[in-house]
Amino acid sequence: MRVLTKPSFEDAKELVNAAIRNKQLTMLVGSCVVNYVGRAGSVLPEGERVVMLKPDGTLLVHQMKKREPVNWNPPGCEASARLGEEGLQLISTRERPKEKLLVLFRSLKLAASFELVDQEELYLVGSERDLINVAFNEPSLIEPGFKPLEREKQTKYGMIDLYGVDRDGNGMAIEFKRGRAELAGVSQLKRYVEELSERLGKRVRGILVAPSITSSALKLLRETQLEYVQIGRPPIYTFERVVTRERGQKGLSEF
Amino acid sequence: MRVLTKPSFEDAKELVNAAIRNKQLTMLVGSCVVNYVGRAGSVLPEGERVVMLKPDGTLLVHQMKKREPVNWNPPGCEASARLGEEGLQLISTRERPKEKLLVLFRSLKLAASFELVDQEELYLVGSERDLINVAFNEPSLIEPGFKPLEREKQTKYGMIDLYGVDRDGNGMAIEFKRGRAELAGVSQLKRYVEELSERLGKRVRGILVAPSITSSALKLLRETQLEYVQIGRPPIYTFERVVTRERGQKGLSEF
DNA sequence: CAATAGATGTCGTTC
DNA sequence: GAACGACGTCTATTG
Repeated sequence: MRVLTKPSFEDAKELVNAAIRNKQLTMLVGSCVVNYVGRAGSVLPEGERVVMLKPDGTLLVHQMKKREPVNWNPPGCEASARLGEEGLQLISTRERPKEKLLVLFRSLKLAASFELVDQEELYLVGSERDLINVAFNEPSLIEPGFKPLEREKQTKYGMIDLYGVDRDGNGMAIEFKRGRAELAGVSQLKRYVEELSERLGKRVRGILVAPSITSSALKLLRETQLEYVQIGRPPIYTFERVVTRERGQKGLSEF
Repeated sequence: MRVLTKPSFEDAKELVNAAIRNKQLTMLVGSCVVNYVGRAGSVLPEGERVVMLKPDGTLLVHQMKKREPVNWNPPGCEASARLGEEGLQLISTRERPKEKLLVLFRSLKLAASFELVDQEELYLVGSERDLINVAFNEPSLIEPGFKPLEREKQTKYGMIDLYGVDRDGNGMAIEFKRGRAELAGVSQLKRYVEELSERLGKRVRGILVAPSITSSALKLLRETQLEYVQIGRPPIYTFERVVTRERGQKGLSEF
């Protein structure tokens, strides 16, 4: 770990390039201009920001607000630092798509590099996949007599989350949404049902499953003879109990 | 600006809470456990990460890889630091939707806070809006005789990027994509065309405008009697010249 | 590599 | 606040 407060451009340059060589994470804080050309193009005039350069090539420029970086380059890019006439240049590029990002620091408050040890991965519950699992294991939640047959069933125009048959042998194409279903979800379902019913040459019902749905999405759904089934969100509450109790991390009890 | 290397939990707690009071940005680097419950739920076992707390309430937890934070809370959340039995707790919450994020630091490499002065906003070119502008100002790029009439025209099921009429008086609903058009864009256009042609009681052609299109999207488009018009990407190259020449920032000449 | 769809998406805009 | 669509979306997954 190296931490320099109010470093010279020269010292910061050395720190950054050493961090890149050693696969460390770099943080720079200071006043900078940012230019980007690639899939689009942008200019950000001078102001004070936080810049993070990750060993995988990711470069993030953060302002004081918002979750999103104001500028960035994604993983896989190549970065280097050098001295320009006006300050420290941080340049990040990639081919395919060709993109170039330049951060020109006019002054620096902080330059720091860290070696981070982290083997762990996120364990997440409450995704769409979890919702599909619930329905697959308890098909009556969709409808009495529903028999699930195939997940991620391919059609010419995309894949159906869950395919099965109802008690009468009609096909059932089911699209799941983990949050409130919107127009786009209805269009998606419609696309699958049209292709599949034509190809199979039999009636295929289309079911949209979500905890809620917007009113115009419901209207479009009904106009198209599709159906809506309400299923509550995946059991995050169960999960919450797991996090707070079974994992039993002290200090998390109030969480 | 305050920068503490290997701070005590107590000192870090004071730094964080002072930064929150003073609307400063906080950076913490160290080994931590992260738990989240809200729209979904997650557990991230102990590992070394970078945590950024912005004065607008944004909280980001970054690992060594990827552009995306492994955990976060969006703008508008309330955060505070306190001492727990096992270390420094950073807690961020919001109502509506209810979400809670806890970062429990077991050790700290760095705690720092910054006041950042930044009035500037990003100037971006190459968005979909720019592409629509190009077509609006030069309608023959779509088709000889095309007359643009209305932008963001409302339908019952979403809004059309650009509406107009062709030389024969047929309606034209045009959907633009700044990048490669995919199945979803075709479905979107189809949805608009179906609603509008029915409501207006006349033929409405649907045109998808994009620099490129996937093969199955094109197939679906043609099955549905819709049309594809290729228009190259917005003039980023012109922009590039602006950035590098007219702005004339020294140090950017090689950019 | 292309294509497809999910995401704790986030963000702007409009109603 | 709800709804809708763009995003330099990013990311995982599959062919």
